Amino acid sequence: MGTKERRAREKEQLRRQILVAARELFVNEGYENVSMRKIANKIEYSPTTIYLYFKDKADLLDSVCQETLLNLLNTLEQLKRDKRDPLETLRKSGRTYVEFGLKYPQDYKLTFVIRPQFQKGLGLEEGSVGETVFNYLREMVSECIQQKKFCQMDVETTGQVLWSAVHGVTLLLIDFPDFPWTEKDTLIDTVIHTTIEGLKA
Amino acid sequence: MGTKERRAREKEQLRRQILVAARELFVNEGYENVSMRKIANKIEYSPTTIYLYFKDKADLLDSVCQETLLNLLNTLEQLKRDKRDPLETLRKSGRTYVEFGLKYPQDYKLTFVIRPQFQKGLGLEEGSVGETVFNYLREMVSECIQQKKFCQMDVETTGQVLWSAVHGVTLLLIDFPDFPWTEKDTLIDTVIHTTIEGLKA
DNA sequence: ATACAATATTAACACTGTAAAGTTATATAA
DNA sequence: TTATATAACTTTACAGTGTTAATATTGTAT
Repeated sequence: MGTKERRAREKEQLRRQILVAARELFVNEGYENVSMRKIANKIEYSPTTIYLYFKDKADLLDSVCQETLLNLLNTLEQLKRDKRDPLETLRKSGRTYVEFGLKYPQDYKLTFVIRPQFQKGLGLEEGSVGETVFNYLREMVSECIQQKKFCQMDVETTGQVLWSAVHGVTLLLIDFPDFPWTEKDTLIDTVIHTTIEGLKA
Repeated sequence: MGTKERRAREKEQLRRQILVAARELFVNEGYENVSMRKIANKIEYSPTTIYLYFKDKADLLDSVCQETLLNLLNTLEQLKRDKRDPLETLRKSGRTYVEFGLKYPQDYKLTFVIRPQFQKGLGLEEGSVGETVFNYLREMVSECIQQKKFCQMDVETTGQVLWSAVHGVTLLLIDFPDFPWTEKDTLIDTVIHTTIEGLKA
């Protein structure tokens, strides 16, 4: 037979095509400036075809963000961790996180700021990619705590503090590019360094 | 004469009426779900009247955000600062900042996340309210540095690190209300405490 | 009362997201 | 080979959007 499989493959292909087009437009023109018709034009299908693959525009955004989270996760996991020096690993992960956000600023905002506005579910549910990303953070943090690098504090709280710091600096740098920031790399390093130092105390 | 003044007053009154209606709608329904027609309905004028008072929807948003910044500034300035203990003052300011964001989450997002997307100018230009708010932070930080509470670091960088931390935790709490956060107040305090401790090192 | 300026409205344009109905192509069964 | 069913896609349509230009209304000054 196999025709069924081919059809399924073709279907998946178009789904991805839509996703790619949507991401590119969202990123370049901003979510609210992208219409279903623009996406449709780009892939040379009629606007309503998209609705056969995605429930609505928010669902499309959702899928794009899922991908972004997956990219982030992959990027983070490519870091080789040094079991002997969990603090250094944490530092590097922090840098990587912020750099990811700055490399794909629109994707980052889409995922962590715009999406929550349209989609109630936080994308951090059990089994989700978002949860996996956060688990990565949890692991690294507990490693540090186990090795007594940090004050004996709750893993959750510690992780959340770190996330706050990197999330904050990432968004500020994205949203206010014209602000007279300290040299960017210095600022990022200082934020991470400061937070880690603070967690030791 | 005096009629001219009255007219000007009336005009200002309507302007404020529009602003109040817009803020209420923006906050309750989200910027992109509010149409000029909705605002017009609320104040019982025709939609296009708004355009006699504001250039466009983004300008309206802009004015709403200006007000928000002013509110934030007032809230911060109401704190009585203890010259003897600038660290404590800084801590309290941090808490106040985050609490302000959580008390008016939509206003906060509007000002610090949505607005930058629509308005190029960052609202932190010289002489702006935004700049005044940041100056408030600068003052407190340099007080701490002068009294050797912090390591001898750049005032700017130090301020930016602090801003990153409070901005980050504020946004995370707003955007992911269902995430299993550590008890909210604990998290906020820990973020602030950690950052300040880190800045001492 | 009349002319003038300020203020508000109506009508219109080119878009938007999306639901419903209609069309076409393909795969299976007779 | 031809009929039928199904999946894929398009057309049409609706109610709503921000915004402009032209028009109407109002209140004030002469």
